[in-house]
Amino acid sequence: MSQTNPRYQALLQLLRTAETLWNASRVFFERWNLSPSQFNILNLLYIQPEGCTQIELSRLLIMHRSNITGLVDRLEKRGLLQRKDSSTDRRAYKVMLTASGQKLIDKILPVYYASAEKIWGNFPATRTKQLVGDLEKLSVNIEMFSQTHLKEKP
Amino acid sequence: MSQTNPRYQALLQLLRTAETLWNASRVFFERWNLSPSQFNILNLLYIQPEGCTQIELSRLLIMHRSNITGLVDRLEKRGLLQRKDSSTDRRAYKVMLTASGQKLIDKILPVYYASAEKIWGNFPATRTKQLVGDLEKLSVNIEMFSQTHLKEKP
DNA sequence: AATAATATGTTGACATAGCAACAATCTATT
DNA sequence: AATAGATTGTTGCTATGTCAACATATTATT
Repeated sequence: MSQTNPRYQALLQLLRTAETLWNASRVFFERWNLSPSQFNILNLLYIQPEGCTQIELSRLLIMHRSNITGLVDRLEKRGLLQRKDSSTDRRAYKVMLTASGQKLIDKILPVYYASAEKIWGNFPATRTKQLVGDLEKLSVNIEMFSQTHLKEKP
Repeated sequence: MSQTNPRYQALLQLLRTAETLWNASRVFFERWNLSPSQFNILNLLYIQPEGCTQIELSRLLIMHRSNITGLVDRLEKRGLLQRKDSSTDRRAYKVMLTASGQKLIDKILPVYYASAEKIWGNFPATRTKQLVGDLEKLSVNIEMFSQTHLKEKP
């Protein structure tokens, strides 16, 4: 139980690596004038032609709904996506890509995937798979921990 | 080259897991009225009794110096740390914990380490070690990628 | 059908993050 | 020693993120 505790260090390393990746992706998307979060929204809508409500987006992106408002506002102002009234719920919008937004993601994705390949370099595929498995298991553990030790709802 | 590209998926999973962890840590530190970044600053100073300059903090935390100003401001206002003029550089401060700040970290650390243990649960130690190694290697790759493909300074 | 409880999206307040520009200071070069 | 260049910390601007509170609308309960 100290600063050299290996399991604590492992969590720190996870956060550091993710931050490094996030920063790299911030620089990466700059050339299209997008933030990583903006890209994530466009990318989600890309594979969902019928659109998403904002609350769905907030769940997929693990962020508060109020945050989606501003992100969608700015993307809508640039004509990359549009809000359409939901046909089934008059409170909600269906957010969907415009043609311009689709064209942009079409352009970005190949570069994006190629960059992912470059970043992994000569990592063996089995190793990557194992890593993903471990990360998924860890995610589950964290969620469980949060439920048990942090939220403890009545 | 598609949304199911395993190496792209692996990077996404890394970001998702880290975000989950970050969110859990936000809730975790709430009970002491600290943000994760605030805790990180205090925790760094805890093992550096002679103090750090703000630029040092910004490098250790991988964030812009302008961001440190506000974080230190708020922690100083709460009496958890203090700015002292640097004896060697009249531009700089030495930021160091107050007794109150040290006492707070003393109280938090055991809970923090115990939580890290709980989160890993029954993960084999060798697996954790391998994971850390992979994450470190990946970090290096990302940095290299950024240097080669993103920054390309003259 | 009327009421209570929930859910969606917006707003306002705030913390956190980045960057550019600035003053003050330090360092290197000449 | 004088100048030019780099560094430290602050400020102002903006984007991103959280939360609480609100209006509107939906769902569940009675």
